[in-house]
Amino acid sequence: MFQLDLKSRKSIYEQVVDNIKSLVMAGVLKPKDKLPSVRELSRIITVNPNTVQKAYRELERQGYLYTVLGLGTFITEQSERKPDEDKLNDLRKQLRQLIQELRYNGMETAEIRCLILDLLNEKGQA
Amino acid sequence: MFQLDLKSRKSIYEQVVDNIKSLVMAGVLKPKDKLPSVRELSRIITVNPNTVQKAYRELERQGYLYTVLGLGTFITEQSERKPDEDKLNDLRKQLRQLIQELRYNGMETAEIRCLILDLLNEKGQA
DNA sequence: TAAGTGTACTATATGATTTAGTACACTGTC
DNA sequence: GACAGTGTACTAAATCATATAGTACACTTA
Repeated sequence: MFQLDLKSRKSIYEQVVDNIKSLVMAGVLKPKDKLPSVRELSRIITVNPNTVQKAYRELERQGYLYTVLGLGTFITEQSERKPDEDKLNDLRKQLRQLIQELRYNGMETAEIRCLILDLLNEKGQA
Repeated sequence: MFQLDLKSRKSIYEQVVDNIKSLVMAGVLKPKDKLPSVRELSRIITVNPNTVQKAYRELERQGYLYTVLGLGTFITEQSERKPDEDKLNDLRKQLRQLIQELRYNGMETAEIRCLILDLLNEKGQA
């Protein structure tokens, strides 16, 4: 399903969260899709079930998943998701910080603009 | 000098690193400026000297500072900094991820473009 | 010499992370 | 009802990162 980096400074459950988020946002996992059960995914990536459960709980808190007791966990439908203003504000701050850092590392405004417009087009056609 | 959030999930030394990076990138701290000594900053923000030292060490590793034994730690001059390709690649990845996440949280391509162009102008004039 | 630097080291306490194991309530199917 | 498969909630233990406390040393400047 995805790869873990045990040497990473990121904790395992965070890596699981990020990986699943990426799969959702890339459209690989679609709304109403059923995720592997906690125990199954834990076997697949050879991690403790508690760790997977922690990741799923976090993903549910962020609105990416919902769970039906006794059935499993599923990808949230877009219409069901509430626009998270706090999350958006946080993302804006991160973006500001990121641009600042690109600048500090020697990238010119024009370069940054090109890079971003490329990224926007690339994803806009997916 | 700056504020710490002890309730944050970010560790203290990481907050110190981020704060100083921001001050440098915003131009508040300029090249050759002398930073507070490890012991002094530790008194100012009421944190253990070891914690400040850890932050300084990390900032030096990232190229923001340099230290002169017996004298203190100083802000690196731009001409002295080597363009860090690994760092830039990492920043590009982060940017891609960030845009993806903005999209997923309901922001349209046009909105994102506006937001980013605003940010680019804002910083470009500073 | 003295005070102020960075640096290194040990020791300790705390918290997050991860694993292990058990248990319970729910849903579906046989 | 029985059963297997779900999510969920615990306790317990091991490990690691973080943070504090304290000491010590080499260097620079005055």
